[in-house]
Amino acid sequence: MKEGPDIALIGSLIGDPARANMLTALMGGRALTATELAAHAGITLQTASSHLAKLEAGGLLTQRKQGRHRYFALSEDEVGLMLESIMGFAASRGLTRHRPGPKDPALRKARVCYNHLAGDYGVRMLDSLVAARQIEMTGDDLTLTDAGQARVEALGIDYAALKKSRRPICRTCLDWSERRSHLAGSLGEALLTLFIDKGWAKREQNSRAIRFTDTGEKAFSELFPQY
Amino acid sequence: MKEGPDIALIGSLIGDPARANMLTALMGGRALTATELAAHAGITLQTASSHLAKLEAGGLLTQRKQGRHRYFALSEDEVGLMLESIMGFAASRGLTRHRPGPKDPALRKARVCYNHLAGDYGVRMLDSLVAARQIEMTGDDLTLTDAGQARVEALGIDYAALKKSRRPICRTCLDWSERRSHLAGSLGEALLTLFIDKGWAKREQNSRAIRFTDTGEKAFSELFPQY
DNA sequence: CGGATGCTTCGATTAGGATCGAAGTATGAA
DNA sequence: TTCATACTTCGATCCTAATCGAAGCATCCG
Repeated sequence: MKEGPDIALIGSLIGDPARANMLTALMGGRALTATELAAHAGITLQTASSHLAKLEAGGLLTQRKQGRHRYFALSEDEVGLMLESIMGFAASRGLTRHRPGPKDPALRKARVCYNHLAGDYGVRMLDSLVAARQIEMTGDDLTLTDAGQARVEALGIDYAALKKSRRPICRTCLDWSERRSHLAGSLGEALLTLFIDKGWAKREQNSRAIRFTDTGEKAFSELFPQY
Repeated sequence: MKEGPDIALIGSLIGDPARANMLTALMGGRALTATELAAHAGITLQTASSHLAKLEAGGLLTQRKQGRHRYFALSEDEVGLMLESIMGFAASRGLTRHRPGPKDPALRKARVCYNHLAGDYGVRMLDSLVAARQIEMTGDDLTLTDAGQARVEALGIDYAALKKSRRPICRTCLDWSERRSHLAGSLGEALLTLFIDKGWAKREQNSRAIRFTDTGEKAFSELFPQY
């Protein structure tokens, strides 16, 4: 009688406030240590450790040992996409955990969505790429056109490396603030990395917000014009 | 410090097995009574009533009184989309609640996703519409082209009525079995209704599976050819 | 008006799990 | 080796929330 996947397990993992805080922190894209995550969730290290074990068992997280630190991160793009979709619904219901403060506009303008750019800027970037026929949409699969490939390589992104991986190069991710799609996948990640490497944008400490420098703003507008 | 929407509340609502079973049952698209939902979840009526109140308070469900019955249904398309995205992740992790049985292939072939067609057939339908340039994708917004509008009206769907409503006519919904998008929105709903009204397809009892008749198979293949 | 059905509210019980103190393991530094 | 840091495991406590019996409303039917 029961059919379909088991959503209760996933839901219960996300449903605990401490774990939800950890996951939200990890949506910032940085891998974090158990101690940092415990601080984010406002709990002791012991409790955090037990939560992290559960999240890992559920497939939401992976850990990487590095010296005596253990870095935790979301296990795959899918997890970020799923969380973003839940955030979208929660936001539409007005379920925010903070009184809308000064940080809120910054988040809506540009923020990290796990490993790629989201918010107004993220949406504008994908729109621009599609309008310029550098990315094509069929079904729901985004595909980089030849023009797009050339463009990406001109920006200094190693397209061959992207192609080698089994990860999708382009995929859509629903933006909770804009209610539209932005670009995820390995190309989305590479582009954000590029912006940061070039000094056009900076991640804010302890926040998902991304701050563009003046040069960055200008470069972004030139690269991704709005038609 | 805490920023972004509160996903814990939504997660905890979905995280209870009884509630998850109810939500899954409602993904079948039919509005169900409290008694029916209690049976689906395997709990008493009292318990079900308390769960339903919580789901309604959380904005996931709406109820409609009809005589002495109360019919519950998912409150909006967004809820279905979110649940489908969680199912997608759960399925990719192999978290299914049943041993893959004879029903499984039927579900993958064609099923109801809240109010529209999903599974292989759902994906094929959207692909075909896009290939025939009757639906266009920009950003993530699907838009019905003039050709598409004519086509829809030729099928006997009241396009004007769709347009009047504030609901999006076309939107994408990620398919958990196919990992691709299919057509949701009011047009997606109208098309599924059409198939059923014409006798081309039937909803199975107590299942999300949709069974196409022989005539239906033929008509579907003609209407939505694969290029 | 009964009497039946569908559902909600109340109250008491119970179980699961979140929490943290304390102790244990692993890695690095001095 | 010794100490410190980073984290896990164990054990006990405590609290929330799921559960159901019983009683209370609401609606329909005859």
